Amino acid sequence: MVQFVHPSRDDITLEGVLAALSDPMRLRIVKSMVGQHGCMSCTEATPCPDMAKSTLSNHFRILREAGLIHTEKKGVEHRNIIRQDDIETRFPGLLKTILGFCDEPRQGKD
Amino acid sequence: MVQFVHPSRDDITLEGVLAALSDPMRLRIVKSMVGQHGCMSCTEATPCPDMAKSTLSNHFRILREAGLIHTEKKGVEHRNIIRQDDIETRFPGLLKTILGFCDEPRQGKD
DNA sequence: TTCAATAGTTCGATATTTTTGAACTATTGA
DNA sequence: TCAATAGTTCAAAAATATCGAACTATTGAA
Repeated sequence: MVQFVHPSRDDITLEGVLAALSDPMRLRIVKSMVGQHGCMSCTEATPCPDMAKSTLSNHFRILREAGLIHTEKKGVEHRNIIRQDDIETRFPGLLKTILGFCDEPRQGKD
Repeated sequence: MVQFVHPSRDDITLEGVLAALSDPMRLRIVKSMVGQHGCMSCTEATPCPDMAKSTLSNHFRILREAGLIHTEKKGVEHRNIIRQDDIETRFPGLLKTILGFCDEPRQGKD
C-alpha cells in the first residue's frame, strides 16, 4: 500500500515550486499536464520514454511533494492531475507565466 | 586573469533561469540585486554572510552563466548587475512574477 | 618597491542529490 | 492461478554542491 504525500495548499512554497520546475524533464511533464486538463497516468504525462521508470517515479514524487500535482491510484495506474487552482491561489500568474515560455511539446495531434 | 562567461541575450534559456533561481540563496541574491538598481559587489549582494567564499563564488558563476547577472572586475572587487532588460526581453514578466512572491529580504533600512 | 589587506577564483576532497537497474507490490484480465 | 502492466522502493554508481586551503589581482600604505 503506497501512501502519497500531498502538501496542503498553504504549505506549497515558491522555492519548492521553482526547484520542481527547474528540471527540464519535470517542466515538460507539467507542461503536458496543463495542456490536457484531465488526469494523466505517469506514462502518458511523460514526454521522454527512454528514461528509467525509477527516475520517472522520482520526478513525479518531487512534483507531488512540491504541491504541483495530485496523484491517486486508480486501478493499475496512477492518475495525476495538476493542482492548477491551488498554485494559482498561492502564486497567482506564476505557472502561466513560466509555462508560457516553454516549448510546446506538441500543439495538435499526430 | 579571470574571464567571465556571459551568454548573449538569445542564449538565455528558461530552464537555465529557473534552475538558477531554484536555489534559495541565489533567489535571495537576485532579489537583493533587483532592489538596488546599481552594481553590487558579491559581498554586498549576499544576504547570507556565513557561507564559504568558494560556495558564494560558485553561486555567482551559476547566475552569470544563466544570464541573470553581468559581472565585471572593477578594482579589487567584482561589480555585479542584474540583466533585467535582457531577461525582460527574453521572458517578459517572468522575473517580476517570480520575485514578487519571494520574501522581502529587508524592506526599509536598518 | 615591497608588504599586508581585500575580494574573489580555483582546486581537491567530502557530502549531498540524481539516476539507474533489479527486485518488489498491487491491480487487471485471461 | 498466472502473466502482464504500472509504478514504487532499494542500494549502488554518477553527477553536483559545499567547503577549506591555496592562489591571483588590485589597492594602499610604509
